[in-house]
Amino acid sequence: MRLKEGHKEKDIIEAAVKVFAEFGYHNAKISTIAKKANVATGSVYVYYKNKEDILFNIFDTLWQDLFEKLKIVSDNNELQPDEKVELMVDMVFEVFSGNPSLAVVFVNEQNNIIRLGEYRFNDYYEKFLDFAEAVLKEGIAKGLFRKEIDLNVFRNFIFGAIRYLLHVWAEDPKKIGIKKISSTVKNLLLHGIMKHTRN
Amino acid sequence: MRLKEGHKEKDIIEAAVKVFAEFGYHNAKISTIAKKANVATGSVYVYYKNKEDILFNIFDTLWQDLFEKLKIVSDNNELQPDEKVELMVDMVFEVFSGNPSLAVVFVNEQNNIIRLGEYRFNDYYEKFLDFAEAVLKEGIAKGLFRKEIDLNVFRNFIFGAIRYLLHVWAEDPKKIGIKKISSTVKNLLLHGIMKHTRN
Amino acid sequence: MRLKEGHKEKDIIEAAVKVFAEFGYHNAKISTIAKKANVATGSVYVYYKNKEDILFNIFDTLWQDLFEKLKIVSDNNELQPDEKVELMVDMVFEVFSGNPSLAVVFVNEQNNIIRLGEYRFNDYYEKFLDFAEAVLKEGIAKGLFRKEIDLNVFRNFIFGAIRYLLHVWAEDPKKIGIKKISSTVKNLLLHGIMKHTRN
Amino acid sequence: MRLKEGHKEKDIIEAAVKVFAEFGYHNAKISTIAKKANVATGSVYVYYKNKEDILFNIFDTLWQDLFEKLKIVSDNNELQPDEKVELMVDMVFEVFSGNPSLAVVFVNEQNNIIRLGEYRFNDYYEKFLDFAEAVLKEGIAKGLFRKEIDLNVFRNFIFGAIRYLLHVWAEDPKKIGIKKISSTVKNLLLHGIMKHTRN
DNA sequence: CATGAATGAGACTTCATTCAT
DNA sequence: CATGAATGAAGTCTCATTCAT
Repeated sequence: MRLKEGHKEKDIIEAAVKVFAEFGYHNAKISTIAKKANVATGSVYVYYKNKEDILFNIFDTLWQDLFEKLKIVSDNNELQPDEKVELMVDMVFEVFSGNPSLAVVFVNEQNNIIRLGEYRFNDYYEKFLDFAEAVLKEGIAKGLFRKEIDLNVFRNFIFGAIRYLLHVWAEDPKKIGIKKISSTVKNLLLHGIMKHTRN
Repeated sequence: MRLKEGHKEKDIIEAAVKVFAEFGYHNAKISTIAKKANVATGSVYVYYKNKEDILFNIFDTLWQDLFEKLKIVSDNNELQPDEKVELMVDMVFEVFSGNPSLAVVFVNEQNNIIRLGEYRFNDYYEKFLDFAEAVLKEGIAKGLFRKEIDLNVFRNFIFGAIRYLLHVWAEDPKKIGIKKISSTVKNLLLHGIMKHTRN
Repeated sequence: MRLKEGHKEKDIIEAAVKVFAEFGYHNAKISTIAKKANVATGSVYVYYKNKEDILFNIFDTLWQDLFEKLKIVSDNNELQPDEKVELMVDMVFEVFSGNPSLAVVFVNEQNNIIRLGEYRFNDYYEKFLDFAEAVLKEGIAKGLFRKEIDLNVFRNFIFGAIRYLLHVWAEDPKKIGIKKISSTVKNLLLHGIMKHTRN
Repeated sequence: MRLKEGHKEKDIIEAAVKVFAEFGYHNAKISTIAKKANVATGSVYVYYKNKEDILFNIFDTLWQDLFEKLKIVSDNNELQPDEKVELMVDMVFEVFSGNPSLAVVFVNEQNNIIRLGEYRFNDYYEKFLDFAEAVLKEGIAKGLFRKEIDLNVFRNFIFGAIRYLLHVWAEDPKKIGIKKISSTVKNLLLHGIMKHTRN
């Protein structure tokens, strides 16, 4: 029977996301992933070079997806900077909304990714930060955003905030709705918490 | 009688912070920690029950330190909510400012902490979130902060943002000054990025 | 697919019996067992959960073997009690006769078995004692055996005597023949050492 | 204060007997013994060379005690062989009757004793067996005991039976009274289980 | 003598990866 | 390609023993 053929590669990745999310990268066993993917342990190595290769694949897909979505918003000249910020936040949450496990892996395993010495992900990450920076710059140029904001701090600030909220949400998706989270993030980001600007 | 030399316990913790920061909890070897602490491997077990006990100790000290500092600010009735926010942000960065490795461990190993099943740290974390919530509530009550902000999202938003910036800073403390970071955070938090409130 | 070669499980047990007999359970190293079984250390754990699981397996097989053999004798209604006693003694020695190492392990490691907290072996042991008790009872009922004998003491008496002789024999099988041992045991058991009963 | 001085050596041995009995030689920690003896860990090494030296000391005392008692009986020319057998059995049980833990250690750790390569205990053991053999021989010579009995098997038979009953008793001294045990042993030994000799 | 902190060798066990079928 | 048995390197932890005070 060759019906299921061709699904294995995807099955393995999907199983890996779940297993990494549940146990963490280091405590996840290849044999567990294989079992969850309905595949023999050895088969995992037919499709992936080794354990970290699986993790890299997950992140590759993820970042590419993210990158594409953000690029569309960033390149859209008909949008104002503040609208872009809002849309970008939406995009990020959209990527993960259907797959909480993916969010958990994304948030928890970033360190390992870096520690494993795969620098290509730095590029992705930099690109992501660049989007944030570009929007902020544009907003400042257009006199819409406050120019006191340090670009570098800002982009990491927003990355960290969103990343962590994603985690909080993913750990218990029913606890806080993803809509509520993203709208509050957008709100906080644009206006901060002060009712009136101080001076 | 051979007296405890008195510094070994501290030496081990300090070595552990560095080793955990460099390799991550899972890739950190007890023997490496011992070597860095100028102590025999077995001596580690004189002071700590096992590997995770070392991690727990680090977090215990850290959270207690954090908690005390934040409580002082939180309890000070002479401060306005926005001043409290600023001070609290300062406090957090202060805790880590002398010890970047500690910041790295704090940010990277929280997952492990939870996965290792030590729920006492959830309490610490909750307390931290409560401080953030309390300040926001107070600000709203006094008509100083905008009431549209969801308290729960806010507190995790700020926790995530700061946590991540701490990480960015700790990875390369010379790249961005901690002062610049904390002032930008305070700024963003209070006023967001918009120059004028929309209406 | 790489099929189980089929003999490793047995090889490991047999090696373990020899190694346990030579060094004792506590001083027996898994690596030594593996080497003697011509198997990699890790392979031991493919077949057995851990070190004590190997010991349990040895005892399981042993007791089952013993139990079956004794049951046949015990259930045979055509035999007189004294004939049963003789046959049962023969059976016990038969179980070990081809494998002195097994006898050594059986005798020496019973304490560990109990201390390791596997209570299923108590059941086996109890069953064994019950056989002894049943035969004695039957003999008393038929007026063949002396009724002054305490059943409980008797069964442990005979168990201890045989167990120890097994040990003596196993330590140096050429020193005393197993035939001589079992015939003397049967003799002593039935008639004691006195030439004439005292009254 | 020098009141307790001089007790340490004995305290340690007594603690060791209890700890060896409870955990077995290999699982007994020096630190546990020291604690039970109200002595520092290091002090154990003031009185004993090492762990096995403690075990050897226990067995030394034990065997000497046993030897002395049996010698008195053996040398008594006014006793008939059957009376000697009875008295010797009594003697053995007497040695342990006040100290079940000692019996447990004696029974369980004999293997270790031998495995540890201390051959002096073989001598003790041999002497013990010789007593048994001598009595049997004397009985045969006087036409009191049956001459078909193999001397070597006999002496190990009786040693094993008694040793094991000692163990059974020591594990739960209230279950079977030591008096009942020794009288049954003597009875079985002298007359076996048969009511009438077969021919 | 007494102490108990300090040591470090050693063994069990895990699990990513390989490989024979 | 697929399989899962087999491998063996590696790390945590224990504990008898030592030693500085």
